[in-house]
Amino acid sequence: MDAKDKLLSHLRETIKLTNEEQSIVRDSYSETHLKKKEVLLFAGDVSNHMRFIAKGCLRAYHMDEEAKEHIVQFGIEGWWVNDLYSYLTCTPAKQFVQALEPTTVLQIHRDTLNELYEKVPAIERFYRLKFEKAYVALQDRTINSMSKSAEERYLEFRSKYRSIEQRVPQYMIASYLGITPEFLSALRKKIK
Amino acid sequence: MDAKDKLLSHLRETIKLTNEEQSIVRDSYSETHLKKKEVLLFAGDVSNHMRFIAKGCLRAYHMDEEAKEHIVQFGIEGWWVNDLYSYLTCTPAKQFVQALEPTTVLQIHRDTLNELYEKVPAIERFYRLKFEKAYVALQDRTINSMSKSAEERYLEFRSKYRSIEQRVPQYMIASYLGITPEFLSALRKKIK
DNA sequence: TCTATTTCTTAATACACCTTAAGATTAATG
DNA sequence: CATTAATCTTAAGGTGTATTAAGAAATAGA
Repeated sequence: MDAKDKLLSHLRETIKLTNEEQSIVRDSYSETHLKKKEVLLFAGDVSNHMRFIAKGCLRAYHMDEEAKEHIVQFGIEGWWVNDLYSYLTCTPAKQFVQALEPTTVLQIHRDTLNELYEKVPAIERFYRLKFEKAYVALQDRTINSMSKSAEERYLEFRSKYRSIEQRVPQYMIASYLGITPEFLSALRKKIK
Repeated sequence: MDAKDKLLSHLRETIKLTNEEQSIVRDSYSETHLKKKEVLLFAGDVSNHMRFIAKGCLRAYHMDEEAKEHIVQFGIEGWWVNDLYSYLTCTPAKQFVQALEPTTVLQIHRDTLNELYEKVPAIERFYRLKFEKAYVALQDRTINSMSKSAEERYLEFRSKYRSIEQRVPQYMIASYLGITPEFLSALRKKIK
């Protein structure tokens, strides 16, 4: 199954597409290959594409004034990763998006997507739901990080994203959780 | 200027509306009056309305397992306050929405709004932008709360929301910032 | 205006999490 | 392989923020 097949079967988990629509969709996305550590989106640039991970692993992270990185989101096969803020508002991204493994991404430009909405209305529905879910996930995370201890957040992360925990370095998980790698290491020791 | 005029002039900051459209919009929203402390939305219920504050002040807050309250959002005249999560997905709300002053709210039911989208297309545009902004604000807050100290967050809050700081109790600002009222009090003393 | 309630402050003590520094593992690369 | 680079752990000491308890100040209700 090639990258575009993966995208189509992903879309078809949510919406129905005729054969003709599938081929229009197929032609609307372009495939990009990233090496490990390669950056797909730089903070400061406007994010003009929606991005689907067909294979590999990405992270979105924010860099603060002291040049410290804060991981906002991980993504693996079947996920969408982006600085949605930037994409939706056409303002400079606040986040970087970077490959943590050799990664294959399917991208669609905002203009192409807007045309696609006209040609394949189900796609508009798909993205509306996608944006809603993104909001929900972000809200969960905000509430979570404000009302739970680092230990609770780590245990939740582990049960929710076991597959991610196994393939990204621990210090990045610490960054995602908002703690230092040293403290995560101590937590893990305590939990065992 | 009555509540519905306020709504209309608010909408017209973003979109254009003919006289006929304005009267359709006017008929689609219903006016609710809340006493201080009255709860407009209970966690556990599904939020079925979009809510515009014509006058007064609301807060949206989350209650954790230990019954501690975490304020997610304040709102005053001209703001929209809701548990968007619940509204968008028709799932039980995780947040309460409560009046902090005698408040006038204009509400529109999801079903009515969907009809209104058909009758007045500009309204759909208005809400799409609204949802985008909500996402942006939430993302800013998440990044902020993870990468800044309580003091920095407080100073930012003060410069950004001076009008809100002046009308809500300090312990609620503490809750919004994710700190205890005692610590906020200490911060304020230190800053002066 | 008086009283009750709500809100804010102070201060002592405690804990979660950070910083720094060093060394131990593990993984990547020539 | 050998070497370097990346990642993880340990430990000592420090800081930010919480907790508890009490009282002071402000506000609202009778």
